[in-house]
Amino acid sequence: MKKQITLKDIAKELDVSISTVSKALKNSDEIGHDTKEKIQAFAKLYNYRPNNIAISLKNKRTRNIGVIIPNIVHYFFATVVRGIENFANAHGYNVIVCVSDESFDKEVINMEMLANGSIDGFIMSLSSETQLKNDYNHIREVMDQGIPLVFFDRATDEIDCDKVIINDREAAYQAVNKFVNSGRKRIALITSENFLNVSDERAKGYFQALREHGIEIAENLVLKLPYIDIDEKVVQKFFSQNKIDAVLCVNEVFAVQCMRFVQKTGIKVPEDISFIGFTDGLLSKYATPSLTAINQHGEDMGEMAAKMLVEKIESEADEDTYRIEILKATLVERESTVN
Amino acid sequence: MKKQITLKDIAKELDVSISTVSKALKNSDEIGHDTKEKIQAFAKLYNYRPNNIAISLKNKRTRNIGVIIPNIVHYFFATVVRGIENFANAHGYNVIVCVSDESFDKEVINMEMLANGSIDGFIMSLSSETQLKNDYNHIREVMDQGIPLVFFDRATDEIDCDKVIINDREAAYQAVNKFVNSGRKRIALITSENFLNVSDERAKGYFQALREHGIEIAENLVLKLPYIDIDEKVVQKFFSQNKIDAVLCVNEVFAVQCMRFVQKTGIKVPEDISFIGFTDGLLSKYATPSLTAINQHGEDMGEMAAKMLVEKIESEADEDTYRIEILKATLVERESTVN
DNA sequence: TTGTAAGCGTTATCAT
DNA sequence: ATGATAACGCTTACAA
Repeated sequence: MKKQITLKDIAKELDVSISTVSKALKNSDEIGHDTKEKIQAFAKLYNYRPNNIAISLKNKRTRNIGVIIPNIVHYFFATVVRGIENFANAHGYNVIVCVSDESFDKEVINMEMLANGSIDGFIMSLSSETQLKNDYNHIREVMDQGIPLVFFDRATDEIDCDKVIINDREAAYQAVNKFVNSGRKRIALITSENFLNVSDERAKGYFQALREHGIEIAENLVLKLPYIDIDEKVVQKFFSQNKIDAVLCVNEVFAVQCMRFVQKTGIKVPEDISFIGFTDGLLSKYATPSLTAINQHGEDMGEMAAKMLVEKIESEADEDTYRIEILKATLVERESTVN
Repeated sequence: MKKQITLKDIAKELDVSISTVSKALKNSDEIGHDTKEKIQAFAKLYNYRPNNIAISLKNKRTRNIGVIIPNIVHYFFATVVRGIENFANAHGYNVIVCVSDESFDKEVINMEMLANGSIDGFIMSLSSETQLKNDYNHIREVMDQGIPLVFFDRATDEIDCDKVIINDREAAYQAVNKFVNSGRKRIALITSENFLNVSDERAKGYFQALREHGIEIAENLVLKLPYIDIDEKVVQKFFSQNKIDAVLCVNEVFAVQCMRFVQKTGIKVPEDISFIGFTDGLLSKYATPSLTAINQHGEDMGEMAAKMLVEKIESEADEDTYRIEILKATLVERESTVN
């Protein structure tokens, strides 16, 4: 248990003052050549490393970015974190990832934990529970403390701050267009039970496309599913009770599972029913048939968010202007659709 | 930009000393009832929060755990992180996740970054490049500094420290047994190109099972694949040139992709060829046919690792005894195998 | 060229 | 019951 060597230790050992050591290690030209050499050699020999915590306290800057994601097993969030890491590490920042697990309480606790000096700014996507409660006081508190915050994906209009999102509505709209253009008319939407703004946007795009094509909107063609433990029977009943020839799903887990369930009943994908799902992840790629998917460009989104945050952190002026960046989702065509 | 309020601010405002404020907020009974009330009320009103950084500096403890994982998109690592978070947050620790991206350099940089005071201990799984280079000096340095470290999954015998792993060899052995018991004899192994200890262990189990069943070991029944960009042709050639009736894959991505490739050539799974893959993730569950998989219990592993680390951190004595916990993998039977 | 001292926000020890 | 002071490790005016 060799304890970390400090400036003080070096100073004592070499019989100089602490500030001399500090300056020498910074290669300040206030310090004489010989002393500098001596000190640097000694520091290297004993493997001196400045203590981040002390520097943070002094500078009031940690070079840490706090990231709060709703869950970690979804491919999309994983790629966003990777994008954040890319940018952050390249710019000398650490990333502290916390997972809210779709829980309001965990989101609040994590944010409070991090806000007390551990980080210079937040990048986050709201938990479903938070969106359901529509309670954003913890966010406001953090912002009132002057901590910069960037939302990605699941943002809220209630809070004025930097955001980076994709054109969810437009992407859903295009997906439905694709269905219509290939001759499909009985188009279903499978979405999440809980109240996510992104799901809402996607639903809007879905309805808009139907409307513009003069296709009647039928409430019974919209199915809401829970995040976990999807009931096979419910899905199969949905498909047997309604004549459906195309389905838009708000995430790939829904899409891939539903494809499996309907195929079991003898339905052919894409001949009888076409599928398109949001999130172009591993599941989409390896499903049978492979899934035509909407790529949300998570890595780009993460890099963008990190860039926006770092700019805010490093800009001296605390202007009250906020940016909203909208990335374009792209459709990746695979086997689950026809042309 | 309302700056965080400090003890000093409260002291000045209430015209008492800083130490009085500190004690009052800790409910020390050194402080008179009235002053205490007054201070606590004021602190609450102005939403006082102790500064973590200052406390860390004072206590030489950060209550942060550094986690280094090789990548974040693999389901297994995601579940381990979740397990670590579970335990850590429940015990008042933050989790700082860094991703080495299977790169030695990134692993080293991340560890150095975190080791300089940001964290109280490490939980990590080695990058493939590190295992290939077989260079563990960065790990030794960290341990020499007295920072506790726990390996999970991809560990190395070169370093003496706490570890939590699964019985990879045994699990592979059992999987092959299952194949043999269902009448399969031409059993292939699909493993990773790079030199991962876990892959090696799994290969050992594979060979051991074959040997014990008196099945000839054929080098050409072992296929090594790169992590990304698997060449469909290579896989199909492998299956066409060798009569194969069962395959053990060291991860689910390999398994699911290979299943797709062979099915395209008209081969039936599991009738013609059975498949078993390591990692019981979403891919295994939603593949067609669904994949019989070896569950590595990532969440348990993460919790276990966090528990071991926190115990080390909080134990005063720095004994030099290390624990190796071996979790039991379990086989989850699905449609890609027969009985 | 080198050193002194204050300060970042907290806690703990030792006065008063 | 309250306060002064030192300390954690570092940076940086300001002296010398």
